[in-house]
Amino acid sequence: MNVVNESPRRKELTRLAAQLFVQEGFDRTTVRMLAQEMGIKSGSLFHHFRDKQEILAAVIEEGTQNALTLARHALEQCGGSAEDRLHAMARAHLETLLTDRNAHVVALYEWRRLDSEARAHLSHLRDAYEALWEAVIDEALDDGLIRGDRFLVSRFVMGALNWTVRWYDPEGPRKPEDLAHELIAMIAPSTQAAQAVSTKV
Amino acid sequence: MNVVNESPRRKELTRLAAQLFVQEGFDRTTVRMLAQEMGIKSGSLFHHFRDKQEILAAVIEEGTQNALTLARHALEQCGGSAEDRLHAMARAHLETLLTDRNAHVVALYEWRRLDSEARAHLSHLRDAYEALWEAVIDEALDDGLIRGDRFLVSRFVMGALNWTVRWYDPEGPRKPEDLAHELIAMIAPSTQAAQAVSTKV
DNA sequence: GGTTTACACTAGCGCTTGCTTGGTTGAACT
DNA sequence: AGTTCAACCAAGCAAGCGCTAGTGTAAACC
Repeated sequence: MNVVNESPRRKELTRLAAQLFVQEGFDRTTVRMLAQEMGIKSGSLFHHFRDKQEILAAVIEEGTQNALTLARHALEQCGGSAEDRLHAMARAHLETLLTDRNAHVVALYEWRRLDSEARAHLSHLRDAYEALWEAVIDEALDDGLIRGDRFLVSRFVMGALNWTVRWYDPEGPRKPEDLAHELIAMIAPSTQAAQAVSTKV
Repeated sequence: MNVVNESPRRKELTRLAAQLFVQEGFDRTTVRMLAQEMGIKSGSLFHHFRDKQEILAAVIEEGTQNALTLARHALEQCGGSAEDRLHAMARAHLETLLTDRNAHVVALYEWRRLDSEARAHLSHLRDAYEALWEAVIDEALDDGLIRGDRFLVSRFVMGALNWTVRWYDPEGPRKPEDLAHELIAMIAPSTQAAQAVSTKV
């Protein structure tokens, strides 16, 4: 087995695996299918990954790690107002959902297939990401930008955003930027975003 | 095979199957596990269902059918204002998500495991349900209750609601009624619901 | 020049899978 | 009393599953 977790070959294989997992689902994707997609025989696969589970974990880790990095970066770059920060988070979320789409779909649909060990490790990553969201939502609440229960609002917003993987078409006219704008206009009535929307109608 | 689709025995078996599908996922649930849960042998299962796929279709159909019926009933019962109707839909949605939780979780997670035939049939049911939502959202837009793009708003709302199956705890203090209220307060600023929330804070 | 290392191969083991076959049972109906 | 029929069972087939063992090879390193 490959001891270096971050070999470039392994990264490429992880990317291909993500694609197959989305197409077929984790359970229906056989190691033989994975190997064929990678251009090797099924036995060779276990040189790179200890077992099939580890491939799943690698896919999800990759996606979550990227989301976390992107969100942190977006928060550093954006302005300091609550609206700016909320918008930056929504936009970053949608962008990672788009660029790492396969990995995130796998994370959303196949999370329960992880063994307890991998799940514990990845839960920490996910919690770190959600903590960013809750902090930004807290700011927006303190600022009076939005109203309601902290817990409920953050979950409603995450739900609305994550659901986009089911219907969003990257080829369509709407950009992630636009979606972020519309979402915030929907929940924060007295913003510039909302004014823009209401005058458009 | 059982020709009568609606035999009570079959309904009971469908209910049990839904539970197992949620616990294990469709692919990992074997016909032997299903049979054991039902108290019969695996061979006997195929007296009631043509194949494993048909069990999945039965589970999803049951849940979607109930959701549609409940939503229609809720719309008939409620008042005529846009806010009332929006609230009735949200509440009905959350209630069916709670009472038929297993079936809906299966519908959300295992939809892609349906063969094309079953998918076509069930898509119609689902479209009928979503049409109800879009009509109610149209009314709310016309009424000025909410703002934004019809398509986006309905998808954001459905996302927020469906995401609840991931975190909602029926044993907790929050009732479906409360969630519906909070959601509408979040997206429709000038309602009674929103006033209640803002004075509470 | 010899050893190590990364990556791939072939062959197949042991097990589980969805589903079929042929037959039994007991209650309901004629 | 005879017939029908839904419901169940025991046994097992053919295919596919994840994974292992043992080997080959070309490049990299000492």
